Formats: sequence, structure tokens, C-alpha cells
Amino acid sequence: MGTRGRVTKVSVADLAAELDVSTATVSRALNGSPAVRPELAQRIREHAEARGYVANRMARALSANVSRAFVGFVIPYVDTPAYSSVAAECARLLSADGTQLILTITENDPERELHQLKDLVASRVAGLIISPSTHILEASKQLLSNLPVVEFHRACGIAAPGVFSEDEQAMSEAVLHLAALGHTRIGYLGTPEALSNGAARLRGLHRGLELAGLDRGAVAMRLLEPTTDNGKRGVRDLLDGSRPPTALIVGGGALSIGAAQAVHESGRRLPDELSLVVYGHPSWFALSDPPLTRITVDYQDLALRAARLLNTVLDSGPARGGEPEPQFVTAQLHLAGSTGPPPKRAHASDRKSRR
Amino acid sequence: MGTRGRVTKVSVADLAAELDVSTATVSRALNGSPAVRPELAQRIREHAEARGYVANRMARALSANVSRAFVGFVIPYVDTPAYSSVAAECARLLSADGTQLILTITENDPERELHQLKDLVASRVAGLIISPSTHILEASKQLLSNLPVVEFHRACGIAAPGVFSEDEQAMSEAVLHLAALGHTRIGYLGTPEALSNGAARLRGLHRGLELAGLDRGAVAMRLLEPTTDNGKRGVRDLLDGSRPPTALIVGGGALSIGAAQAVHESGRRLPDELSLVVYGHPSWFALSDPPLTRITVDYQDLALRAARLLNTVLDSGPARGGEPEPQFVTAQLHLAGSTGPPPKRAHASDRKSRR
DNA sequence: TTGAAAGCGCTAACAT
DNA sequence: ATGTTAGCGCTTTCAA
Repeated sequence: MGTRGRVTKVSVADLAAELDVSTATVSRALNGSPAVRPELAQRIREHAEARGYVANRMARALSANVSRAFVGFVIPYVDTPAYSSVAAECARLLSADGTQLILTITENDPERELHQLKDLVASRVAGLIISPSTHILEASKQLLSNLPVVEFHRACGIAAPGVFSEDEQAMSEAVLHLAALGHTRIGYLGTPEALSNGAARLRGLHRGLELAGLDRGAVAMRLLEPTTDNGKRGVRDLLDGSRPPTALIVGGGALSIGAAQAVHESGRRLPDELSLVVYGHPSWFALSDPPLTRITVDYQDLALRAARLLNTVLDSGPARGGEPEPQFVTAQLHLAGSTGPPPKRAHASDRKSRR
Repeated sequence: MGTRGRVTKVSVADLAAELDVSTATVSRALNGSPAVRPELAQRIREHAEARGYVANRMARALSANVSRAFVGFVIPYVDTPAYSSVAAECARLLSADGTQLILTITENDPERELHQLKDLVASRVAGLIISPSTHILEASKQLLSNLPVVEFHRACGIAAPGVFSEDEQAMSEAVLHLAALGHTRIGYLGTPEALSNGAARLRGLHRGLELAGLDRGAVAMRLLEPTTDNGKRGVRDLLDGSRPPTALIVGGGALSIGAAQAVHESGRRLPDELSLVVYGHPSWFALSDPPLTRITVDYQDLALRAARLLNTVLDSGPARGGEPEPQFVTAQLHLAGSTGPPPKRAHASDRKSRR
């Protein structure tokens, strides 16, 4: 019993020969075609099982010349919940349909991205779930426009559906929250405007400022690539000025992690000396004391929608007809202990006014 | 110019026809065979380029009947750095060789795992990088023993090479560190002994106790599946007893995250009221105050070794000859502010002995 | 140096 | 209900 020796080597031809039927019958039986006598089908299946037969998906895909065997999953990073949790959930959902995920990490490098997209096309993936790199190449877009594609987190302007977090409102709420507390000098650390989600958050920021009656000039900004290091750097920059902001908003998950660390390292007490609003999965900030006011997104929901969207797109081919509808998962602002009224006095180095 | 219309559809046959040569010549030219006249080869390549030709990896793999097109990456979870960072690094390293990673998440479910392994075999993956589920099925082991496999983090007793973190020493050091500080009642929260790394950490614990001259009975233990929730639960259990430990060691990344949260929520001050040693990637604990004494592993190094090992295994076929050498990445104990002498007085409910 | 042809393992017309 | 056969796109003998 059991498969001894080397790797599986049984083919339909083998089974057919051994049972003295045709390969077509075997194939039909194995695929549950009703056109084969139940008893025979049963016998074939049992024999296949006994011989440890495992169908070759490549051959199958090649023959069918269209199959859902593989789907490409293209992301800039994977070591942050915004991506890893979506990857996990998509892999889970798609595997139920017998679709396998080919994982590809661009590190936000456009060249690498293009190369990987080509490889994915070469693998004849049925479709793609992608979070494009910041400065995606034209050639990459070309490739994408000829494939069933679902975007998430970031959009790159191709005619493909996508799932995104709707950050504008939460962002604007965050500004209003701080303004209501009395803050007038706010620092913003976010991702570049070239990133669709960076742009959305910026819109939210601006809208919040407008509603709060604050001038855009009231905000010191740093727009950086979303990495933990940039989070640290950005916060240090923002805090080091001669007239540092009394409140900080961070728009981006990886940035927030670094930002929270940098704030912590700066020794400023939250919220007495500084108010802080971070962005991202709660688990990253669970240990901080006080708990941080934060903007969160339900990544699982987002993943679910992405997987569903992909199925839709796979059923109807790439970018047919009109502009596809993007879907949105609403980000939520959660208040916690890291935001409060601004310090009573201006920063020491600012004015000489003692008490 | 550029690829218009539908998906890439150019085949070697097309190129051959267009250039009035045979498919064999095209294939040879494209694969850089020296057997083709350089000038012709050049012309073929240019034409292929111009026509936007992309070789079909499936067909290629099918024909070659052995290829490195795909490698399976099988892990129980992906939302923890212990896995996500290894995934990222492996994807990066393998993609350089033109190998794509098929990501598969078992959620530590043996049935699911078996099913996915079958699918991977069906996809004719060249090999597998796997972190087996806790209670892996015999059938799964069977499959694995007929494939080039590299294990990591966890070993399941098959004759395959692997990369693991060498936790024993760090674990034992942690115990000695606590013992030296004066702790005699230590709590241990770890993963089940059925997990190879759980067993290793336990050995380290025992060795530490022995060296410290402490009895094994001095340790209250909880061995749980590595999830954040279990981390919380375990800590609450350990701390709720009538004679709670004065120090806690956590052996496991996900467990540590939950554990740190639970400790935090319990309101105990570190290290005055409780000493705590956690395990895992520093980024998860960066925000905690005080910084936590921790055991860390260089996952990037681990990933690098895994990728290298895989290449070796792919070159020599599965489990040939003698037992393959496992590799180890040494875990490091970093001292920080969460460990200190035990509280002066025993727990109130413990003994009446004052001063 | 190049071409013709035989597969790789499977599915799907097209017979019977 | 079952068998025959022609591919899917590529590599690779075997001939020329």
C-alpha cells in the first residue's frame, strides 16, 4: 500500500490500459461526467485512488487552454497585516475553488514588478490580485489591461475593479477630533500622493481642515514611502522643528509602526505633551500605553471582497465594457488615550514667555 | 505599438511560421542553444521580442517533465513575522531563479494540509518549503517523503533537511537569568511538545532549571497552540492561581503577542511585580514600556538558508541516502527592562511570614 | 546548422 | 455509453 518509490507517475493512459478502457472514459469518470456508466465510473475512480493517481494540473490547464489553476498575488510587501492578512484570506478563499495563489513580492520596485508580471503571464495565470507599486511602469499597465485583474489598497488607473479602504472620512474625522480638542498645529505623516490611497488620505485631511476652519498651512507634512523606517524618520523630522505640532496624524500602517516607536523614543508623554493618531491593524499597537487613537480597516472583509471580485472578473473576462465599480471598506476612527487637548504652553524653545 | 487586444497568444509555431524556420530552431534560439547560427538566433529573438512572445511555462514544464517553475510554500499561518518574513525572503530569492512560489496556508489543520499537499503535487511543484501542522497526517508524510522538501520552524520526522531556530540555549539562558535574579516560581507558556520547536524550547527550559538547581515542579506550564488568543488565555491562567509565578517565560511568537497584552491588561508593573521574557520579532514589542526582555531569531537568515537548502535538494532529488543535515539559526536572548528581581514579599495569600 | 516528428498528460470533438 | 483522435505549446531526439 501507499505510494512507494519516486514521485507520482501514474497517468490517465496507465489507468486506461490497466482497466482496459479508453483514456477518454477515464477522464470522464474522473471529472464526474454523467456520460459514463455509474458502475464503471466507480470502478475507475477506485482504481485511480488505489494507484495514487494525481491529475497533472499543468497538462489539464494546457489542454483546457483556460483554467483557474493559478492566480497571481502581487504585492509590494508582505510583512505588514495590510498585506499578509489579505494574502491569507485570499489564499483560503481561492483554495476552496481549487485555485492556487502564486505569491509575488515587488518590494515596490517597478522593474521587478514588470518582470514578475511577465512571469505570471508566462504561467498563464487566470487572473491577478494586485497592489501596484508606487511608480508602476507603462509596460506593466499594458500587461494588466489584457488580464482579469483586481486591485486592492492601491489603484494605478487601469480599467480594473478593486477593493479599497475608504479612508477619507476617517481621516477627516481625525482632524476634526483634534481640532475640537483645541489643536491648531497638526503634523501629518503619510504616503506619497502618487499612491492612490495616499491621495485619498490627503483628501480626507484637507477636508477635515476645511471643516475645522483651519488653514492648510497649519499642517506640517511628510509624504514618504510606507516603511517602518520612514515612519521613524518622518516623526523625527516633524517633531524636531522649532515650532513642532501639538498633534500628529499618521496615514499608513507601516509608517504608523515606526512613528509610534519614534514618538515613544522621543520621550513625549501621550496625550499630555503630544496627541497621536495612528493607522492600521490594532494588533500592532496593542502594547502601547496609553492605547492609541487609531484608524482601522477590516482587512478580512477587504480580502473577501477581493476574492469575490476576482471570481466575477474571471467569469466575464478582463475589462469588458464600461468602467468597473470599485468597492470600498470603510475605515473607522477609534478614540483612545493618545489624543487630548494640546499642552497649555507653547514649546519651550519657541517663546521666552516663562509661566 | 505594444500588445493590443487580448491576452498574449503568440506561440513558437507562430514565430516559426512568420520567420520561415522550424519550431525547433525557434525553441533553440530562445533557449540560447549554441547549435543555432548566431545571426539567425539574433533575428529570432528580436522577432519574438517584437511580437511580444511570452513562453508558456506550463507547456515548458509539461514537456520537460521536470522543472523549477513552481515551488510550494506551505505554512500554518502567515500573519506573524515568523512566517511572513520567511515567505517574503524566499519569494525574493527564488524569483531570481525564475521559480515561483505557490502560497498555501493550512491554518494548522491536518486535513486541509493533506488536501493542499495533493494539489501541490498535482501542480507538479519542483519541491516544497514547509512548516508542518502540529498533527500532520501519515498520508501527508507519505507525500512529503516522495518530494524534495525543506522544513522550517517545525520538523515532522520525515527524512528531509530543514532550518530551525536553535532555541534551547536561549531558553536555558532565560531561565538562568531569572533564577540569578532570585526567581524560584516561574511560569512557562509555550507550544505543544508535539511541535518540534515546542519540544526544543521545553528542553531548554528543563536544562535551564537543572543548571539553576531548580525543581521542574517549580514551573507552572501551559502548552498551547501558537495563537495570539492562546497567549492571552495562557497568561491569565498562569497568573490567576493562588500562588502565581513571579516570572513568566513565553516560548512562541504569536503566544508572546497575546501574552504581552494580557500582562499589560492585568495591570502588573514590569519588572517590579512580574518579570517577563517574550519570544519573537522585535517589531511586535517595540512599543511596550518598559522594553521587553526577549528571545529573537534572525528570520531573514533562516529564510536564506531555507532557500539555499531547497536549491541543494532540488539538485539532488528527495531524501537520497543518509539523513540530511538540519541547519540552525541561533536564537538570542536580549536583556531589557521587563526582567528584574522578584517582589520582596511572597504573594499575600501564600504565607503569613512577614518580613 | 536546421527540420520533421514524437511526445509530455490531459480534454474535447467527433465517431460509433 | 464508450472509443478514436486531434490538439494545447513546448522541448528534444533523430535525420538530413
